[in-house]
Amino acid sequence: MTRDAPPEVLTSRLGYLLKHAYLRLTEESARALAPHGVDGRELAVLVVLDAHGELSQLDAAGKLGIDRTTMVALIDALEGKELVERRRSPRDRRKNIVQLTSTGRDRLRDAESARREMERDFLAPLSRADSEHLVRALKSLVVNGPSRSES
Amino acid sequence: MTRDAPPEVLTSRLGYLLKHAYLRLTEESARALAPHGVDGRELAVLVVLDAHGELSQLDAAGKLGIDRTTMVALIDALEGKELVERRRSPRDRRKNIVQLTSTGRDRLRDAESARREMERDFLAPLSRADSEHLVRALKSLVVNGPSRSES
DNA sequence: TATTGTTATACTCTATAACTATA
DNA sequence: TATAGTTATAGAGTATAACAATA
Repeated sequence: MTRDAPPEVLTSRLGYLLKHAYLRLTEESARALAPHGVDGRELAVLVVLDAHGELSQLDAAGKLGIDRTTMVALIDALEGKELVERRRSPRDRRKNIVQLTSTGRDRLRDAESARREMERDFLAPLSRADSEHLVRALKSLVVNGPSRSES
Repeated sequence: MTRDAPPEVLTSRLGYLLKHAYLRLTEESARALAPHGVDGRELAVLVVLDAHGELSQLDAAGKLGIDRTTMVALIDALEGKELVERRRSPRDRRKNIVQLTSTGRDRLRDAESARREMERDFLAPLSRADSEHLVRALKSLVVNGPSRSES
């Protein structure tokens, strides 16, 4: 792709910076997680399931901020790898209860470890204090940002 | 989409934070730029052309970090709105020289003003110092990050 | 009637491969 | 032979609409 060093007119733009920081992290994440057979989105699903014990597909989608139709294929993939199990809820038979298998728990532990190491490397150009500052700033933008809790 | 508040297990992950900060800024950007008839990528092209006077499509693509095949449609769109002009380079007739029209310069000024205001609003949850800190941190990740100047 | 999961479909963004004209 | 622009195409990732089962 013959990538130049990005010019100052771009690197002073928040949109450019967020996009390219995101793209670069996505690459590193893919590289780090590949040996564990999951991608970043799948790992996020595992994390949410681990935190909540079990969830319906819709509830999991809500936590992750993705559409329920997107969740179907995600769970299909994770179930295919035997990292999660689906079963019909006996209380409300419209719902699928999704939970980690024991293989899923092991995989989660290993993949999370790889992710943490990848994040450390990614943040290596920054001091420890600057890294923490960055994460805190992003968190307040994402959590308290414009127009939360709509639609 | 019935979006819950994101749980702590996600908001402590750099990947989640960068992705959602990026997505949210993209939305705000679209909203802010819509009245000016350009999107964020198109505006970035105008900015790069303004900074360099004129560029070949390939050189512009290099500055922006996008593929030359992607650039074609981008320039098509901008040319259709009469914001840029293409002409064959007399020195190397394989190249298209792309430059801003005077309409393009005016549009650039107005859209940039809207973008700056949007960024201010987006960063409003942060103090002035934290905002500057954030931009500086992102810049060093994007510019000095892992595996620069490859491919 | 409304909700959950599902499927079919479409849209956006992007890249790869192959063509053309030029060098 | 290599490069710049173009076109066709394909692959992610995501969403909307419509349907079946269930409430």
